[in-house]
Amino acid sequence: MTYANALTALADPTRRAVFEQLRRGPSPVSSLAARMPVSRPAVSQHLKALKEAGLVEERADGARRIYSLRREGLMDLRDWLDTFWDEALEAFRREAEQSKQPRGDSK
Amino acid sequence: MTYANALTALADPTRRAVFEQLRRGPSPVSSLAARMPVSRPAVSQHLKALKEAGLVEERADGARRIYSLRREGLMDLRDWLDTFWDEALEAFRREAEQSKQPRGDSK
DNA sequence: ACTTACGGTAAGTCATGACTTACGCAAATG
DNA sequence: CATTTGCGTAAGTCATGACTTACCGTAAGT
Repeated sequence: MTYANALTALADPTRRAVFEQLRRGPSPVSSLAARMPVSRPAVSQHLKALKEAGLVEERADGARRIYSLRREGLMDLRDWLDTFWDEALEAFRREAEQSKQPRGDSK
Repeated sequence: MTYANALTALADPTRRAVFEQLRRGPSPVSSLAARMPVSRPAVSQHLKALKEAGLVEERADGARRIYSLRREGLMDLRDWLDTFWDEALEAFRREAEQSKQPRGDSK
C-alpha cells in the first residue's frame, strides 16, 4: 500500500523535480531551491512530503539538513508496476479473488 | 515525459482503483462503476483521464464501451523508475550535465 | 415508435494542496 | 554577543480537480 504514497508524492511536477535533482547526489535544501523556480520554503515542504513517503532521507550537518535519495522507497512502486505484467501472479490473484467472492463477475 | 502523465493519472486513489480493476480483464463502464463507491459519471471521467494518459484503451461494442489495460502506457514509467538505479547511465547523465553547465555545483 | 440500457458531457460545489510571506530557532561566523 | 546563514513551520490565498445531479445522444429490446 505504500506504493500509493510514492505515486501521490511523485505526481506533483515541482516535487518530482526536487526528487530528480537528488540523483546528482545528497544536497542541502538551499542548493536544491536555488535551481528551482519556487521559494525555499516550498522546497522544504516538498522534501517533507517526500520524506514521509519514504522517498528521501535527511541527515543533519551542522545547521544544514542534507537530503538524499532513498531508492528503497521506489521498490514498492516498482513491484506494483510489475503486477501488471506478471501473468502467473495475476492468474493466481484472480483465482483467489474469485473463490473469496463467489458473486464476482465482470459482466 | 509521458511518465509524468502516468504518474498524475495514477495518483488519484479512485482512478487507480478503476485502473486496477481492469486487471481482471476488459470491462464496460457500468460494471466498473458497480464495484466502486462513486457514481458512474465519475468513473467515466476517470476513464477519460486514464485514456488520455495512454493507460487504457476503449473499444465499442454496440451501446457499450469496453475498456481495457494498455500496458505500454506503463513502460515509460517503468523506464523512468529504472533511471534511479542504473548507475552507469546516471554517471553519464551527470557528466553531460556538467560539461554543458560549467557553473553547476551542488554545494 | 416507445422504452429501457449504456455512457459521455455540462455545470456547479467543495476539499485538497501548492504556493507565498512572515516568523522563529539553532548553528556558524565575525 | 550580535549577525548572518540555513531551514522548518504557521497562516492565508488561490487554482485544481474529484465528485455530484441533470441532461443529451445512441443503440437494443418490446
